Amino acid sequence: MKKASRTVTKDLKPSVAEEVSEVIAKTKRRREAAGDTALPVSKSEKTKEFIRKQAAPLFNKQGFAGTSLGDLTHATGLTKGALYGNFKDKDGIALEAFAYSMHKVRDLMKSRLDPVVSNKEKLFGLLDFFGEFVMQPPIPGGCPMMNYGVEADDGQRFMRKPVAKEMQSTIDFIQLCLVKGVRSNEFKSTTDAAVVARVIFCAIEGAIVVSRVTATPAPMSAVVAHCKSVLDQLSSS
Amino acid sequence: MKKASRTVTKDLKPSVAEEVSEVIAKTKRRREAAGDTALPVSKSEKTKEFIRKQAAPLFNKQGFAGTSLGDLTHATGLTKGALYGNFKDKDGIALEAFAYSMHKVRDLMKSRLDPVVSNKEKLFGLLDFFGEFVMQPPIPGGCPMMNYGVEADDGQRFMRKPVAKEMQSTIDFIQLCLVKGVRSNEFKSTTDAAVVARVIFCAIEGAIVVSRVTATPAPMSAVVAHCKSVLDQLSSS
DNA sequence: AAATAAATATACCGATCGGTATATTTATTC
DNA sequence: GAATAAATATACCGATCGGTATATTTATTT
Repeated sequence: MKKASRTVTKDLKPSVAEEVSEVIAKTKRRREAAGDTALPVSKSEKTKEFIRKQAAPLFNKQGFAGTSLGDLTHATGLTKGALYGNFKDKDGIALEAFAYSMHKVRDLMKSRLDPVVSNKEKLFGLLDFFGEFVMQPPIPGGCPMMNYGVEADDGQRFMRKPVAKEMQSTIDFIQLCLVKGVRSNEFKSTTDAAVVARVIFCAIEGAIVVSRVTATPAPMSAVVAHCKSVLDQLSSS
Repeated sequence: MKKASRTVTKDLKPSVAEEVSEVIAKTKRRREAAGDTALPVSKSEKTKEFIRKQAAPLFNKQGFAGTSLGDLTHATGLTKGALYGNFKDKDGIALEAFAYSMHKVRDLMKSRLDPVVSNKEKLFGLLDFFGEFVMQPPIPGGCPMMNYGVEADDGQRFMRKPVAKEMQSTIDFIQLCLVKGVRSNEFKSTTDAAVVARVIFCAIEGAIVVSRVTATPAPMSAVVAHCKSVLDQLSSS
C-alpha cells in the first residue's frame, strides 16, 4: 500500500513550547494592562486548543483509524507525553477535534446568517454556505458530520452519539427557520417543516460527499438549486 | 482505545480449503454430467470470490484503514500467504471487495426493478429499495459508495475513481429513467432530468448516513416521501 | 531565589501493522 | 502412480501501532 509520507521529522517544529509560552505571556501582559484579572488562561488549555486545531483536519481527512499518534505528534510538534498529558487517549483527542471542527463550522455559518433578517433568506444563506462548503470547507476534508459519521455508525461507536447530536441540531435549526417562517407568513401554513428540514439536510450532506468524490460541483449545484426551488414553492404567493 | 475483539483464533475455521475444494469438485461433476466443458472454474477464482465475499462487510463496516490483514485472515480462515497469493496487496483486496459489494447491490436492485414496467414505477421502486437499505443493507455497514467514498476523497485516493464511477453510473441510471419517462409522456417535457437525478441520488445517499448515525428511519422516510412527491409533480397531468 | 507544582520529553512496552521468502501441501498432468 | 504446477501455510521481516512510567524541563508560588 502506498502511504502518504509520514516521516516523523522530529526537528520540524522544534520550539512549539516557547511559541505557546510567548502567546500566554503576551496575553497575560495585555490583560494586566487592561486591568483584566479574571480568566487566567491556563497553559494546558492553550495547548489543548492548539492540539485540537492541528488534529481537526487530520481526523477530518484521514478518519480516526487512518490517523496515528505519529501523525498527531508530527502535526503538533509535540511528543506523545504532551498529548497524553492533555488528553486521556486517542479517542479523547478525536472527540475534541470533532467538537472543535463543528464549532468552527457553526461560527462561520453564524457569521453568515446573523446579518440576514428573514427566515427564507437565512435558509438560502445556509444553502449557499454549504454550496461553497464543497470546495472550501472550513476544516479541510469535507463535512465533519459526514466524515466522522460514516466511521461512527459501525466502526468507531464512541463517536456515534456526539455526531448524531450535531446532525439533529442542524436539522432542528433548519426546521426552526421554517416554523418561524410559517408564523411570519413567509411560508405557507401547509409546510411540513419536519420533512423539509430533513430533506434539505440529507440532500446537502449527500451532495458534499458526491461532489467531492466525483470531483465536480454539479451535484451540489443541483441540490442547492432544487432546495431553493422548493422553498420558493413553499413561499406564500 | 477499546477495540472490537480481534483475537486471531487460528482454529476457528480450520477446513476452509477442503470446503472450497468440495464446491469445486461438485461443480465440476455437475458440469461434466451436463456435458459442459467450457469455463474450467479455476480454484483460485473460487477462492478469490470467497475472499471478496468475506472481506466486503469488513471494509464496508470498518473502512479501509480500520480493517487489518488480521481481520481478513480471521474472517476467511486463510493465512496471509493465501491472501497474497490471490491478491497483490491490501489495496487490491479492498478494490475487489468494493466491486463485489456494488455487484451485490446492483443485482438486488435489478431483481426489484426488472419486473416493473413504467419508468415512474422504476424510480419509485428505486426509492423504496434504498428506503429499506438503511436497516437491511445487502452488505452490512451501509452503502458502499458512501463508506468507501468518504475515505476515498482525501485519505485513500486509489479508491476515488472506482467509487466516483459507481456514483455517476447510478445517477445516470436515474437520469435515464427520467428521460425515457419524458419520451413516453410519463413526465412533463420540462423535466430537468440531470438536476432531478442528482438531487434524488444525493438525498438518498445522505439519508442513508443520517438515518444510520441518528439511529432513526425518519430522515430516510422524509427523503423517500419528498422524492416521490417531486416525481408526482413532474408527472404529466 | 528556593521550593513546589505543572507540563512536556525521553525511553520504553508488548502487540500489531502490511508484506514476503520459503517450505509444505494440494491439485493437475502425464 | 509419478512428475509437475498451483495454491496455501509457516515463519519471519522491520516499522509502526497505541499507550505509559519516569525523568526533565518549565511555570508558579512562596
